[in-house]
Amino acid sequence: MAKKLERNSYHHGDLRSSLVDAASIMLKESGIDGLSLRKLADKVGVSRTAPYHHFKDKNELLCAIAEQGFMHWQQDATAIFNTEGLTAREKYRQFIRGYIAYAADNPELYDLMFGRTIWKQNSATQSLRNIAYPSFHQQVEMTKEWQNSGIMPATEDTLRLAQVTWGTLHGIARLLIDGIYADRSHIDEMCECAVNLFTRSHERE
Amino acid sequence: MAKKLERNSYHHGDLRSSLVDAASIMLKESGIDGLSLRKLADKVGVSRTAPYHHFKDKNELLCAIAEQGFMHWQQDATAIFNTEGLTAREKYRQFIRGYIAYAADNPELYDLMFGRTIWKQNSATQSLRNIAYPSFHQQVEMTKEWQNSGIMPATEDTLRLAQVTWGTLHGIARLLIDGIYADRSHIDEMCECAVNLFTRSHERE
DNA sequence: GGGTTTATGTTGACGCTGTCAAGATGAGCG
DNA sequence: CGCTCATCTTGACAGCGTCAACATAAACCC
Repeated sequence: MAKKLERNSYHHGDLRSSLVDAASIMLKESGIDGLSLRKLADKVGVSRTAPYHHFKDKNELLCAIAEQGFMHWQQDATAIFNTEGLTAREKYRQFIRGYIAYAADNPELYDLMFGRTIWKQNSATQSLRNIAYPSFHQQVEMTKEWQNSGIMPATEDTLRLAQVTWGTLHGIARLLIDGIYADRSHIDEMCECAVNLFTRSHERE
Repeated sequence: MAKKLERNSYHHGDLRSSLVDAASIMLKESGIDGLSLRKLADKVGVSRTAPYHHFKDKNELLCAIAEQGFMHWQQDATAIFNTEGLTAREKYRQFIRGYIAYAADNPELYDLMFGRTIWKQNSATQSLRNIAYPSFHQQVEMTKEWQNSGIMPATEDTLRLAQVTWGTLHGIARLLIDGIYADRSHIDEMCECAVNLFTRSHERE
């Protein structure tokens, strides 16, 4: 019988990362529910249960995909945050737009990273926690800096402020990717409105 | 053969509403994925496929449950909005707290009403749309009134403002019910922070 | 190098799911 | 009374995640 082109030996060689890569594509195309371990194994060219030697169950595979998503997003976020030659307010605007754009460009991945599938049942692997928690914390740190630079009210508790402002981004992102506001043409104006609400135009010099 | 206690005739009598009621309980306990048509039929005391004579598929049943949720929420919302003897700002505070409380008290129902299961695939029934769309629109109307009463910036476009403020509520609700902020003890402070950010303290007299 | 351990891949099976097809029941109506 | 049709039933199918038992070969130790 004709073997899969990708295989010429009994052992695959690097099945784990092949699975994560193929699963990421499948996630993007079909979402969390549409991502089936059996189809995945078939696409990679191994038998149904081969993935179980690399991931305890579907949840662990999902966590591995989410990990990659966090790494990617953290790169984007720090890039924006470290851009030089921008006012603090302009930087915040870019951050917001970057956040929404990331969600809009990777809706299923965003749903996985910040959705209930992983977090509701406390099923995140330690490895995922190790990158996700700092990413959450980074949000608070940035909020603190924005307070220090005078564009966000210093009177508010930093943690609460970070929760509410991040909540806003998260809410807008979800409304978009969940199809409640299908119209993506409003993104720019919504971001602008959010910036106006959260920031004072006068910065500390 | 021992028949189910609830049944003494071949026909059930009022299976449709029995199904919706039992399904609502099952949803609350097990979530959308945990809600199984087979278990549901078993609990109500009919055969597996009996529900299919009242709902085309699982999606239609979910829409029927969501409908009830919207009716309930719309009652709560208008009750708050029509409370007398409150300043506009205080009314807004109550509205926010009511919104978050509804989500926190009915997490799975909220996930169904405002989640991707129904809206992402455009699978909402006409009946659900007929109550959900006005409910969405109501949010805009209320925002307009808050702008008129002077507690929200009149300079912002009403629709954008409504999208962002509702997005904030939605985002906070989701962070809570999806277990990303498991700590419900912060709800009050988060609501307060949101009120501070969105409203100006001086009202038009 | 030869033999054993261990990592990795395979096939078979189980119970669960949503859903379709075909037949049984009985309520409502002419 | 008898027909129609809504309703409920059993049977069946494909797809899912996952466990158990077995096959293969790479890796390691004496």
